[in-house]
Amino acid sequence: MLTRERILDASVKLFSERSYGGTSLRAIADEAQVNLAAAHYHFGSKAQLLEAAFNRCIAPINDARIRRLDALQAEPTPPTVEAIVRAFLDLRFASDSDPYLQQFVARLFAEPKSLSIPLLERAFGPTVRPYFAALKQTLPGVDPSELQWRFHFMLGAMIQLAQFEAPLNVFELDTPPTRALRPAGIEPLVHFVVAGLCQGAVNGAVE
Amino acid sequence: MLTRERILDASVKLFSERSYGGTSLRAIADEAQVNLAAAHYHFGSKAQLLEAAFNRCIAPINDARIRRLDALQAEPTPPTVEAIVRAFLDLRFASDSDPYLQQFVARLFAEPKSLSIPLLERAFGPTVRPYFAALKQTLPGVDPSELQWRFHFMLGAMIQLAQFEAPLNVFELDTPPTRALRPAGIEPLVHFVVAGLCQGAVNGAVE
DNA sequence: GTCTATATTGGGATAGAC
DNA sequence: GTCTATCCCAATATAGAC
Repeated sequence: MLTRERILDASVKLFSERSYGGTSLRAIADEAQVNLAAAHYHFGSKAQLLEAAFNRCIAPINDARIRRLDALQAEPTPPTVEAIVRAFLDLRFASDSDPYLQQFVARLFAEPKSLSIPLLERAFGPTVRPYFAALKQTLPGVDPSELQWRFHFMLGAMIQLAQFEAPLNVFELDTPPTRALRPAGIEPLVHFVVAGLCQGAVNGAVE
Repeated sequence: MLTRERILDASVKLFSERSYGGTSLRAIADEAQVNLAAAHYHFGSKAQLLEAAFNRCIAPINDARIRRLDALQAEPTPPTVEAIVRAFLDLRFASDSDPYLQQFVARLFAEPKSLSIPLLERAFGPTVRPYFAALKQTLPGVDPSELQWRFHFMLGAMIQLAQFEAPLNVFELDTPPTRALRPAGIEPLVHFVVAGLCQGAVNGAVE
C-alpha cells in the first residue's frame, strides 16, 4: 500500500511539471523509487494512473470549495461577488492541498481535449457548477451567456497564475511549486476577476 | 521548397492540437504526405522544427500588433486602455493569421518551462514589452508591479479563450480551429480585461 | 505484492543510394 | 533534395518467478 502512495506522489509531481505526454512511467517509477511493473500492477495503464493521481490531488480542494460555498449561502445576507470569488480562488488556507495541484490543473487544461475534457468534467464539473449558479444569482443583471464568458476568463486568469510564479517574468525556469495558489498573486487575481465579473453592475461587492 | 512548407503546415496543425510531446515526427510526415527523413533534412531536430513552425505562425501577428500599436501612438490624443487592449487582443482583421495560431500559443504556454519559456521569450517578448509599456503610460495611477499582475491575467484570459470555443462547455471535443481569436468571445474578453486593468482608475477608457 | 526479464511498439535520428 | 532502410533507444505493457 505504501508503494501505491509513492507512485501517486511521484505522478502528481511529474505530470504537473512535465505534462502527460512528457512524462514516462519509467520516470515516475524512478522518482518513486519503485519498480516499473508496480505502476501497472496498481493502476493498469498510464491513463488510469493520471486520473487516479489527479483525483487524489483535487478531492480535498473540491471539498473545501463546496464547504465554503455552503457556508456563504448559509448566512443570512446573500454573498457578495467578491466573497464567492474568494471562496473559489483563495486556497491559501486549504493547508492540506497538494503543492502541485494548481500546476496540475493548468497542465491538464492544455492537454489534447480528448484526454483532458472528460477528466476535467468528472473531477471539476460538480464543484464548478454550483459556483457558477451562485454567481448567476448574485449578478442577476448580467446575461447568463455573458456571465459564462466571464467565468471562463476567471478560470484562464487563475490558471495563468498557477503556472507562473511572477507575472511576465518569462525568464524564470523550474520554479518550485507553491502550496495552493501563488500567495503573492492572490489578491491581484481576486480583484482583477471581481472587476471583470461585475463590469457595469452596481453590486455591493465592487468598490 | 514545397516540401518544407508542407512540413511546417502539418507541424502547426499537429503541435497545436496534440502538444509537442503528443506529436511524433512520423505523424507530421504522414499529415504532410512527406517522407520522414525530410523533416530532419530541413529542420535538423524536432525541437528546431517546433521553433520554425511557431515562428512562421507568429510572425504576421507580431507585425500586425506592432503596426497597430504604432498607429495608436502616432495619433494626437493618447490612446485609451481599451484601444490598446483591442489592438493586442482583437485579431479578427488579421486575415492572414494562421487558424491554429491561438491554440498553438496556448499549448506552448503549458509545455514544460525549459521548452516553452525560451521560445516564448524569443517569439513574444519583443511584441509584448511595448504593449506593457504603453499600458503603463496610460495607467500611471496603477503601481507597475500590480499592473504586471493584471497584464499576466489578461494573457491567461486570452489563452483560455483560444483553447475553448465556448465557455464552460466542457463537453465539446475537437472543435475546429478558428481564424484569429474566437470571434464570439472577443467582445466579452476585451471588456473583461479592460475592467480588470482599469480597476479603481478613472481613466477615459473605462465606462 | 513485488521483482526480473522480456515482448512489442513506436520514437528520433542517420547513412547512403539515387 | 528526396527516398529506403536501418540504428538505437525509450516507451507501454505483460509474463512468470518469488
